[in-house]
Amino acid sequence: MKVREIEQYVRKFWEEHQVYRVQNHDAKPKCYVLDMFPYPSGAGLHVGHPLGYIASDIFARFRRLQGYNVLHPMGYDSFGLPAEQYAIQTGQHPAITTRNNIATFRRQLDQLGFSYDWSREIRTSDPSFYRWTQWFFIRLFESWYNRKTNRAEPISELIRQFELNGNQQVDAWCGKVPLFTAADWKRYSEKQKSDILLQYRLAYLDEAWVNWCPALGTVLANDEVKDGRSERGGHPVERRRMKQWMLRITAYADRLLEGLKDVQWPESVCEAQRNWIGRSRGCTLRFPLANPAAASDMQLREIEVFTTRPDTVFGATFLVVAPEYPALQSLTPPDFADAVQQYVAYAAGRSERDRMADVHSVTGQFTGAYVRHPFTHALLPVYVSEYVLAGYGTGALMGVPGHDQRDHRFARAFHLPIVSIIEGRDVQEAAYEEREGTLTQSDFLNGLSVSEAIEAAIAEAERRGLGEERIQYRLRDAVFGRQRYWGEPIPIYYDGQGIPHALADDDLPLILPDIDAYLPTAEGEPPLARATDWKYKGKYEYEKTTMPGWAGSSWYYLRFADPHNDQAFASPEAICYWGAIDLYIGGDEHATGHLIYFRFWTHFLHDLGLLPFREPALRLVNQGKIQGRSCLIYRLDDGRLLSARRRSEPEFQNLHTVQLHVPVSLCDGDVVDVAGLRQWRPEWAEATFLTEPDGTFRCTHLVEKMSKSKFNVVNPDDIVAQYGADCFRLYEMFLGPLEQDKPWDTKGIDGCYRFLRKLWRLVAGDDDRPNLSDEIPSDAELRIVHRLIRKVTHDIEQLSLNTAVSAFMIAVNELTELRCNKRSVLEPLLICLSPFAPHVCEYLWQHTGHHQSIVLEQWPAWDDRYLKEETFDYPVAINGRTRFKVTLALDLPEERIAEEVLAEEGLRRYLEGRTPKKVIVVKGRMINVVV
RNA sequence: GCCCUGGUGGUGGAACUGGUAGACACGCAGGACUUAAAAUCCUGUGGCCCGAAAGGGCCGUGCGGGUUCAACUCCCGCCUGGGGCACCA
Repeated sequence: MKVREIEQYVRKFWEEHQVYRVQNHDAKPKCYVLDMFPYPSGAGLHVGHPLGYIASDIFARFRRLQGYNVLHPMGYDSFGLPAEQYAIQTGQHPAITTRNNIATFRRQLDQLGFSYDWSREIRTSDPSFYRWTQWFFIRLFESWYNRKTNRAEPISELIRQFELNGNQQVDAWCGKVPLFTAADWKRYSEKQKSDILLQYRLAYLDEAWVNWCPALGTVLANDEVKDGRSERGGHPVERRRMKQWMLRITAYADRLLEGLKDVQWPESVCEAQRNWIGRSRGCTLRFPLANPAAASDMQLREIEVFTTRPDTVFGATFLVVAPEYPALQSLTPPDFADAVQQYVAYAAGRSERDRMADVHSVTGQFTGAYVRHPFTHALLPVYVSEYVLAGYGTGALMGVPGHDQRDHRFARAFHLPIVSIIEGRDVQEAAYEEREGTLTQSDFLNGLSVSEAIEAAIAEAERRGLGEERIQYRLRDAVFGRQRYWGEPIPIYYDGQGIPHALADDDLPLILPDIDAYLPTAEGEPPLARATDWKYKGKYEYEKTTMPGWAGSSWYYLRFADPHNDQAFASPEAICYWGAIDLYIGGDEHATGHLIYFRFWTHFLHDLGLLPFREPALRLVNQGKIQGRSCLIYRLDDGRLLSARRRSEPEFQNLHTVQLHVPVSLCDGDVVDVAGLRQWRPEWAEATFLTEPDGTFRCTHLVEKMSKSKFNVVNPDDIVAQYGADCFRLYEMFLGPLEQDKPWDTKGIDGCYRFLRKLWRLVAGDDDRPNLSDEIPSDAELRIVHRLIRKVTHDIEQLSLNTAVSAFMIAVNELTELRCNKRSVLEPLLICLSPFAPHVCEYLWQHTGHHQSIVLEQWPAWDDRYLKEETFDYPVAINGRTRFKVTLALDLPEERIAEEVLAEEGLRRYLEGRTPKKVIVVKGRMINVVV
């Protein structure tokens, strides 16, 4: 068996016969199997990448054999930060880096034998692709969300309504807009109209809080900020409000929540999305200022808070507003202005992440203002504190220290009163947050349960005009603009008055212009501001920010249906034929990013009538991560290197040592190649290696993330070169359940290699000349192969691929034992195995007299007739402990089984004179005798 | 703090709706073949104990309880690894 020759031969055969080409029209049922496409990083693939790809490939091949027309494509998420960083450092255009990286990925993917239809490959950074990403953005820009019909509708319809009736009849998911009449609308200037419409558009411009780094001239992500400074360079970062393009995803919050019922996704992902959306019901409450005349702005009359626990309103002893609360300055009396100003400045210097991570310290400042409790009219002080988030609710809350732990901590720190409003609950030490108990000290709520009190409080607040019921979401609208170069240009230009306009569809794609350097300008403008002569119709400024990484990935799955279409993102026929993804495989780190955005875009496109379905992926499976298995050795302070097993020897026990990572490639199990180490690190060329008594030098292991710096990255190329792609595929699947994280250890791969050789010998014999017999197989042989077919069919359906592989091993072991060389047994075996080990199976198929590819064969069916057993070895347990076995006919009725067992000679010695009380018989399973 | 996961031999893991715990593989030990090695094949392999052996006993799925004729599986309470979210009012 010459693995490399076989695999090359087979790949050439597939290529010549174009066996993976897929047509968009077929009488067969369709099946769409997709991997989350990769970002083509410079590092290439490591063994973790292919795990999901192999699983989806097995599934796709399985469905193809079952007679489905299968769409199984691959592409690249090729816009992204790393290529841009590299460009900044080297000046090389990201397009070039990206092209090279893709070539590497392609080469690595090719040698693994995937059944992708490469004619459908896509790249999100390709203008022919991002033209449509821009096209979708324009659709978002030209849409608003109608809450009456509960769907997105064209903005032109909205304008017509404004012209007829103003906005009073309109129920939209929108920003803050004053009511206006048709007459008002007609009077408004173009600029005013544009500003109002932006409040309705699903793609809109608005102020958003960002981490601005003046020194770098750019906006940073939360994880690029450490302790208020930029991770790169350590420059100060401040929270600043900036105009940004945003997407109104919040309009879809409820539909995104409900849609989860219609998909077969892991519960953990659904749960993460529910939490991310964070729907909660409560009400707003207005607290009038006690002395408006004292405030800096005497127009200010009240502070509105949002609460999910209106039942606790009588436990409120103070109010807190966010440092970014818009009316903060207005409500602060002049003599507190300085103190408040100082506190706000302090909070602005703390990143969102800092503020959220620091749970222990409690900070805040009294504003000097007081409000009246809406029901009791008691005076409550108003504080400002960073634990209140500006972006959630109204940016102000009522402090109920008795029943909210955060409020409790704050009250303790500022010596504010803590009262209990739940009967029999002492809250001085800790807040009582459970929603159980009976209300007390609460006026009209006394005697009610928490849930009754919530309803009663909302009703009463509404009756008295103090507040309204409100559904609040944690989900925020998505910031869509990036101060980066390597992304899709946003297809917007600004006219002379600064009014944003979308490009006409015919003007797309708006090509990403070349620039001289990939950095922001000196004025802090995004890199695109460097582009010269880049103007709409030669005179209007284009938008300078680009789209985020998730733009292209939000719809790419649709493009695979019709990747070369230049009239539409895909033809309606292609979209209708392929529909939603039947099986989507990828990492669970995308649970609240990609997976929520691509659902959002899909719902939106459904509203436009572009898609016949609402949910993009029917079934989702998260493959686990493959962890690295690092190898560590010890270094003594004098520079000598110590073999791991000797660490605990008395001589070394108390010495200080450092653990050092050494390359996994230099370790065989825990035996380290010392000569290799000397070469790897020149400073160790002459070092002393303290070896074991047997002369070996050993390492210890640690399971951790696979990364270059830990020297534990295993590259699939090396493994494939040694064992072949089939063996690699089998082994990755054999390693354990697909969904589970697991450490990579090359050691076990020999088992899969041996299995393939056994298979080879079984089919091709020792002399490599397949000579299958047409004899009628024995019952035993038939049972083996039919049991295998049943098991594997079930397992692939469940994606339990590790157990499927072991089923193959068992079958091959048993057939080898029987020296079976019968065609009618081995051919179904080859077909079943071909999704796992496509090269070897194809090769053997060709060499056992077939001219057509095994890919085009039919999945075998099992016949229960061959699986019937006449008798069963019943395990007999005495009081639950298995003692011996009895062979009995399977069709024996239960009473007869009990009789047989009681008559059994072997039973007597376990009874020790006792009489059996009861005999439990589970037919075909086991027998339990109770004494 | 909250949510999601996992904890089974030396290792990766298997066990259907509660019904023979440790399938399959790695590793290890012993043996066969060989001048030798590789490759291949065979045997053994959860722990402790009794026995020369055949065979047998006890304990065992993170810990402690419970339900059941029967628990890796179900219930209650803990411990612990991994991941995610996070002052979300």
